[in-house]
Parts: sequence; structure tokens; C-alpha cells
Amino acid sequence: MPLDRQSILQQAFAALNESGLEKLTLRRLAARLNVQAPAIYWHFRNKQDLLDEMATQVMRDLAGQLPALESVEHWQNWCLQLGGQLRRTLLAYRDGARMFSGTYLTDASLYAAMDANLRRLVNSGFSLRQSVVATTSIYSYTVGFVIEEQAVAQVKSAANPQYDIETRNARIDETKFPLAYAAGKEMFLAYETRFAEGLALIVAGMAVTLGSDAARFDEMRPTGDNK
Amino acid sequence: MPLDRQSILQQAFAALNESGLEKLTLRRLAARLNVQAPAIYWHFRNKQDLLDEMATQVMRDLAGQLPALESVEHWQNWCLQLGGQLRRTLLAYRDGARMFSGTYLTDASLYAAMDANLRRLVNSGFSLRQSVVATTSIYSYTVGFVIEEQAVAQVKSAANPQYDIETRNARIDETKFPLAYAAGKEMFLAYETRFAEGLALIVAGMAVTLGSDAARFDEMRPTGDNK
DNA sequence: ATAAAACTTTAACACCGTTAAATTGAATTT
DNA sequence: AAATTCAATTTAACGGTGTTAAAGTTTTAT
Repeated sequence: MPLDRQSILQQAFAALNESGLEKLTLRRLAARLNVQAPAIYWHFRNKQDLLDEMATQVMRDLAGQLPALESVEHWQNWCLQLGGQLRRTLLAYRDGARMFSGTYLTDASLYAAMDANLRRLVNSGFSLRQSVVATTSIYSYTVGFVIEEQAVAQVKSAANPQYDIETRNARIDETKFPLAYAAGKEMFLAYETRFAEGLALIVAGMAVTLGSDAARFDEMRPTGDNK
Repeated sequence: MPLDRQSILQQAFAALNESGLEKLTLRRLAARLNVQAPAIYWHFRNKQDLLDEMATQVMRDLAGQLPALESVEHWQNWCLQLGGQLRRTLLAYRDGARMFSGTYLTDASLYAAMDANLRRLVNSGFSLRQSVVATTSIYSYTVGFVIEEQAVAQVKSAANPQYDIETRNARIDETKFPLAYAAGKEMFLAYETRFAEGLALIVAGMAVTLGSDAARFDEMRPTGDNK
């Protein structure tokens, strides 16, 4: 077994999930492959190249899990699923959001996914510009959200026994900042629903935009007709 | 001039803006202060402590630039200014968004700002939960957006002469993915307006939520009455 | 069998964050 | 004024990092 690109990536993901992004070093990765560190350089130009490929693979994952164009009746549900799947995909790897945000993607399959996203929205009556704004906003929101979510999860699991509401509230003067104090429990619990509610804001805003600019196309079309 | 916390921070910001987050090392920072690296450890527990303090200072910046509670008549404008100021503040430092997203904040003045944000929305008729969702969503969206914005800016300014629409489009098969191809010019130009339009989606969504759940409080109250 | 190409290792470089111990210099106490 | 304490910094070193150059080792093609 001569060590190929794919098996390096596979072990890199395993190492990432076990030890986090900080400890994902070429030497550790090489040891895991029973090989010396410079051997990796024959298969990847440098570490960044490896990270880029990892991020690309994560996004290929996402593209594969998104529903087919025709299978989602309302564009609203399509958007909710886009954000939800992106979040779940990023959460599937330790530091997934940070890794993804630090790289630049090079794979053509990505553009296929983006094209599908845009087409889905254009078919529902959005202009191209509106579609671009909407999909990139969902991306930005989701990546930003998961970065914080995973950062908190990491601090929680560190030596700090339970960094959470208690230690947070210990720092807040309740009498001076009662709302910030009360917000603690909303923020640190139920990431799932808080994410969904924030995403719903974007989708609701899209509906307003669509109503004013493009006069709700969606109901005028039979379902599943693209092109 | 004996080297204090404040002057270290000041030089750290200068170094950050000149060379970026990767090259912000304690040795380089020390050299800039005409001092040896371990001297910094008398003033900061470690590098992360320094970065946390930098992020905190950036957020203090933001809190200071936000308008006073009473000075913004409509909550919509308040939200737009919150997002806009956050973005401008992050953009004011190289890698500002990445630095901010990687740290956890310890300063009490932050909670004052958050409390003000929440109060402004609660006063307009939002529930506490809605207010938390709204403000954190604006944060997530903005941080995610600026991380990508600064990442692209950095690649652009690197050796790559002009990594931009051309090199991007060179990778996209126009005939297969016409929408992704056409989206290029929307994505890489006019970050300013694209950010504003995405933020407007969130704000528009908030209005919908407010209408259905809390039956538009805003018009029922004289302006500037908190408590 | 030989030459070439595909891989891998060894050795080293320059750099990093961090710690321990020795050193300076000024303030404080005696 | 001398001695001592204590704040601030330096020197030296440790273990780790990404990366490169050169030397090896295999495998493949002629």
C-alpha cells in the first residue's frame, strides 16, 4: 500500500476529529501513516494544499447530500435545507467551520452545487442578483454561526469543567445588565433551534423581497418545472 | 519608557495590519518593541491572552461607535447600523474577523453593549428570545461575511497578480454552469452593497416576526422611553 | 540488465510558543 | 549609606512546527 492522496486525506480527517485543527500537524499525520513527514510533500504541495483539499471534500459531501432540484416544492424549504445541511456538514468535523473558512475551494463539483442553488431560486422568481445575495448570505450566516458554536464546544470540553452559563453569568453584573444576563440561557442552550430561527429570518426576508420585486412567481408555476 | 500592556497592544495592532495574523509572532512583536520575546510574558500570560485582549479592544471600539439608544428612531435602522458598524470595525484590522472569531471575550463593557442591543429591540416589541436570535444572527452573518471578504482580499494582494473574476471564471465551465459563471461578477465586486442586501434580508425577516408575534409595538410608544 | 521514473527517508534550516534561571536596576527598608 | 527586596528583562534552552535539499530506495519501462 504505497500511500496515495486519498488515504492521506482520510487519516487527516481522522486526526482532525481526534485532536482538533491545532494539533493536525504533518509530523503527527505522517506518524499515523507510518511514514516520515516529508513523504506527504510528494502528494501535496504543502500543508495549505492539503487543507484546501479537505475543505473541498467537505463541500463535495454537502453537495451530495442536498436534495434534488425538483424534490423540494417550496423555495423556502430549499433554503432551510441548504443552511441546515451546511451546518450539519460543518459540525460533522471538529473545527469544521474554521477549517472551511480558512481555505479556498478549487473543485468544479462545487460550482455544480452553486449552479443548482442559483437555478432553484431563479426558477422561483428571484433575479440572479437576489439569488446570489440569498445563497451567499445563508453561507455567511451558517459559517459564522458554526464557528462560534464549535469554539464554545471546544472550550467546554477543555480543562474548564463546565464553561457555560454559570461562569458566564459570574462575570456579568446582573443588576446593571439584566438583559445580557437573562440572554445567557438563550445563547448557550439549544443551538439547534437558535440556528433555525436565525435562518428563518433570512428566508422570511427573502419572501418580502420576492413579493415586492418579482411578484411571487412560485404559485404561478406547476411544481418541478425547471428551464 | 518601561513597556506596559497598552504599548504592547498598540504595536501588536500595528504589526497585525502590516503583516497579517500569521506573521504576528511574539518574537517579531518583541523586536518591534526593542525587547526580547520573553519580556512580553511579564505583561500577558501567553499569546492567546494577548489575542483575547486585542479582540476585546476591537469590541470596545465597536461599542463606542454604536449610536446612543435613543438616537435611532426605528429598530430597523438600529439593526442595520449594528451590522454595518461591526463590519467596518472588523475591516479596520487585517484579519480582524478571523482574530475576533478565534477568541473569547472577557470584558464587561461588552455586556453593556449587548445589553443595550437587547434593550433596544425589547423596547420595540420583540421578546427577549427574539432579540437574542436577532442580534446573534446579525453577529454570525457579519463575522462570516467579513471572514470571507478579508480572505479574498488577502489572496488578491498576494503574489497572484489578480485572483479575481478572471481566474475564477477560468475554472468554471460556462456552458455547464451558466448561473455560477454569471454570479462571479456579483460575488467579487461590490462587497459593500452585497453585505447591505444580505443584512436587509435579516431585518426584513425580523419585521415579519414582529408583526405576527408581538403586533408592532413600535408605533405605540413615544420614542426614547426605556424601562 | 539498465536506465528512468516514482516514491521515501535522512538531515538540516529557520522559525515558533514557552519555561527556568540568571541578571539588571530601581525602590524600599534598615 | 548600605543592604535588601522586588519588579522587569535577558539569556539560554526545550520541544515543536512547516519546509527544502539531498540521498536513498523501490518500482516501472526499455
